[in-house]
Amino acid sequence: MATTEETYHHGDLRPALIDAVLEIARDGGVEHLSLRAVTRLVGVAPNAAYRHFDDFRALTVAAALVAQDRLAAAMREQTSALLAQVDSAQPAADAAIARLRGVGLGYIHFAIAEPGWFALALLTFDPNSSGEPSVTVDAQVPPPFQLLLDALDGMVEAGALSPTEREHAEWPCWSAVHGFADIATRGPLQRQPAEVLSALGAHVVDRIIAGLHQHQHR
Amino acid sequence: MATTEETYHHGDLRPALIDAVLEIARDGGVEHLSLRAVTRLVGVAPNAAYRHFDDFRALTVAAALVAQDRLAAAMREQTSALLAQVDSAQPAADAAIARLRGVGLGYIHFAIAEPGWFALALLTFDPNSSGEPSVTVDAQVPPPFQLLLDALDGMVEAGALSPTEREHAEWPCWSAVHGFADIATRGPLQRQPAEVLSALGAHVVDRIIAGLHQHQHR
DNA sequence: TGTACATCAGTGAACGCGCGTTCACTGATGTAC
DNA sequence: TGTACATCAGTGAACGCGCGTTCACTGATGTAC
Repeated sequence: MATTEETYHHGDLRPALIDAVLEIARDGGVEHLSLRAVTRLVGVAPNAAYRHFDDFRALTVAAALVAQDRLAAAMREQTSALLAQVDSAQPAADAAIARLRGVGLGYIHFAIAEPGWFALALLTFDPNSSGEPSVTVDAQVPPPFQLLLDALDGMVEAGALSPTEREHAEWPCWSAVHGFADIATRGPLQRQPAEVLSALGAHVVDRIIAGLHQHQHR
Repeated sequence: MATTEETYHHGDLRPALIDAVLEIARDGGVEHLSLRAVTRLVGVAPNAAYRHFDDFRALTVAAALVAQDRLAAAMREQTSALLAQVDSAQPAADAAIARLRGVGLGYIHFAIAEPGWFALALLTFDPNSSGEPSVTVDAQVPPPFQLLLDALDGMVEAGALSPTEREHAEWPCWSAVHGFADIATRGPLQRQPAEVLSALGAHVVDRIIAGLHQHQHR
């Protein structure tokens, strides 16, 4: 594809390797990922990857961050789409709710549409899975989660949620949406058609948003 | 441990293998499971397992079903404990809610207390992960999920939930609880102390139960 | 503008590993007479 | 009660596999003069 085919030097190997990880994860799932499968796909010797990454894990993490960004992008798009349907004459709370719904539905739809990428993005889920102290400040919040936090803050600003209700609200929200994505992706719903999953996902999102308000019982 | 040590025949190998799977999953996580690790732990040749199981997957599934039963048992215990705190003079709805909370909290607490077993139980999550048609009628609902369905039906009987609200209610419930368990177990909350997880988990359960009621907004 | 040479980005072969599974076997068990 | 023998439940060695990583290498690139 590049200008000079068949050169000894690949020329653009680093991004090509990341692309290959994404392609394999997309088609076959994360469990098919391996250094050798990735380099094989690119058409390069296995050890060539070591010019660009410390080890296979580092390559995998680089690709996972790309997948995570795509997830965040999907969430932003969904949010925009829902916000566009809100009339500016409507109360601010309506827009805030649309935004929060967009965050949740975007997450779920991405998982359904791209289960392989979704699973890949989750590899960065565990802050330091190799058990190392992780003194490194990757402490920054992952973009998808930040979108949720912002949407919840927006709910408070719009008066759709009280400051008390806002406290820890990210966990019920993320739990519900993430749990549904997991169930739809790896679990018992995985063979259901996309429309069914989409409808159930919307139901999950609506129920958890409704539940953020503390009312009567108890 | 058995009466005759050092015999050529183990004598009770099948359950011993299942126990070994449970022990490895408990201590090291599902990712440390292998036929060889399991037989090594029992002190038997790797191929000895083939006397009792078709292949490694079958052994793994047998152990996963045990883990699933233990999860269900934990859920039942938690439910009983919460129900015991409900005065019989209180309205039926209170008991129904306590029962539903018990189901959710039991799931979450089991995941926190025994993450390895929880992960093992999830291996039966996917109805037929090897891609086979699975004509076999393992169609019966897994015990933990059945407990949720029953608790939700109990909510309707007690008048704590309308039949309309009951529809598909299992998905928001399971999504929230399962998602939290995943986040607490494999995700960003995994290094948090048990008390924090327990408190957040309770919050998640309460929010999703509250959300089952369809009210005002929209 | 042309050449020398350091640097860079790949190759090729090999390593040691643990895996699931197979094969032909052998020792122990328990039943029939 | 004692022996013959089929059955059962293990052993031991080997298989082929794909893996991540290492080593010494070589061809291509680009800079200095």
